[in-house]
Amino acid sequence: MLIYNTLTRKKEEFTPINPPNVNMYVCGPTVYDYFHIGNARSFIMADVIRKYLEYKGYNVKYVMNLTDVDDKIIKKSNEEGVEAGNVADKYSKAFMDDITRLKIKPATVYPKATEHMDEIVGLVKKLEENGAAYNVDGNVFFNVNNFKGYGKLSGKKTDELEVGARIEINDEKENPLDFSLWKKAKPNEPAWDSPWGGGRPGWHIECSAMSMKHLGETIDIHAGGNDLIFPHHENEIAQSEAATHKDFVKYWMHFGFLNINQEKMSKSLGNFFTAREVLKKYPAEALRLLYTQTHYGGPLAFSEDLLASAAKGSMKLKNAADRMKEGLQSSADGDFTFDFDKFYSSFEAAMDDDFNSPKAVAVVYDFVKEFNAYLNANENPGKEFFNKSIEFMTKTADDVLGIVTVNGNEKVEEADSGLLDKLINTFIELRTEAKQNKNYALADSIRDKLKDIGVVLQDSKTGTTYKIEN
RNA sequence: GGCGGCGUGGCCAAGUGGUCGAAGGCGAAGCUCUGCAAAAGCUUUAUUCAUCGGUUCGAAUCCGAUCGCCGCCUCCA
Repeated sequence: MLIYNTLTRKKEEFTPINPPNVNMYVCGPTVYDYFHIGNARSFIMADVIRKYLEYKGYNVKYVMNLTDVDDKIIKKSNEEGVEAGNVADKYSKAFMDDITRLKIKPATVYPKATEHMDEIVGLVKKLEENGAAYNVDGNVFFNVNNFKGYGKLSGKKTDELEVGARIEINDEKENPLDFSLWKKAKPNEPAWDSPWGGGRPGWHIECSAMSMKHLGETIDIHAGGNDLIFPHHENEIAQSEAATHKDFVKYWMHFGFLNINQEKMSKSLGNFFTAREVLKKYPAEALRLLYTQTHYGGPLAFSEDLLASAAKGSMKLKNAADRMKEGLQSSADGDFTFDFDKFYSSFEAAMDDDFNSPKAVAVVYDFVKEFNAYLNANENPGKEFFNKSIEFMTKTADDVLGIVTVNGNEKVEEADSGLLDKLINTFIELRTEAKQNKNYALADSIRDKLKDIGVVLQDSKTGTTYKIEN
């Protein structure tokens, strides 16, 4: 299996440090607002990667941090006049809700910065003792010049950075590139005790501290958006490796941006849609199909038209899954000759090549096509054929890619004891009678009126079924 | 200025030296089904890979130049 490693800028054979265990860390959200569909791209693609590793039999420990103390949270709490902790709680919960609706499997742990102050302070202390950091009146900075590997991830050279930098002038820093490990508390800011006085962690240090605590000093995979390469991930490497003198991460993976109107979607530009607003109109499967149809590392130009196309594409998969389930119900035992292995190996070959999900998606569609062809050509393929088909769809398209939900209830929910279902079927029966009496005006009227309220009738050889449109 | 990425059919997008006379999705057209539709299924849909040169027996794939687009270097997935 190959993974593109940002550190070496090459595809490398994936060999976990301690197989079959894989330790994976993904930079999570700062919980000060709802996340947008650009952020969702990273979360979804990280989810696909994690799930494929699990598909391959790895035991994945997946950690995603929640940054619950930071400038933006403090700003929001001042604006709204509520405690910073309340802001963080509110959006942490919202994050969990949205993640669930996006069919993202929960992380093994969601560590929070505020719950790891001991580890963070301990790490900063260690860096200070090492001579890798210095304290100026309660602000602790990392000394970039003392870390020889600085720039190895981003390919930046410190001297060039200094020249062209637009870095904020801070007289306390020995070098403009030095970054905060510990920030001295200002009035009305949340603060924690430390050897340097009251304060809070710098932006980068929490990820190092929590990654080490939950996954160890050297981990297999660390992933995040492209924009985190510099300075965030570069700084994480510096502070972690200066403390442990070990490699911090074996494989660095980065996700491409979601662009809209030729620009990166971002909060500051205001050109974003939140995941929750998009989910009101489109199913998670549609968004996941749109994302998995593009390689995770490249840019993706978003538009609603594209999402609408993906929604149609995911329906095709859903129809096939439904056909499989119906086939299973109605068929007897029987023999079949159908090469499932061929599709599994194509799927794996695609995903083994740096998680080539677009190719993997194509394999799923090829499978669906062949499934349909086989079904059209064979009267009774037998239960086992349908079982195996459902299994394929479940393992690949549902469990790994999340572009279809094989066992979702597409009919009316149980909540009303099936009353609505019976009601609609009553109308269908009335229409069928009208058709038998050649009263097409009435039949069409029933069909049109149901459509007006979002119930679409579908005639076929075996009878009439319905679909609820949202 | 430094560093990185991108340019493939109407739209999106894989492919990075021969099996490409280029996957897959959406769209479009035709067919099957139907009382008519819709839905569903089937079939068809790129002599061509931004442009121009070069390397090679052979290039969308390698090299060079040109044009266009995006990102990072400052908070950002």
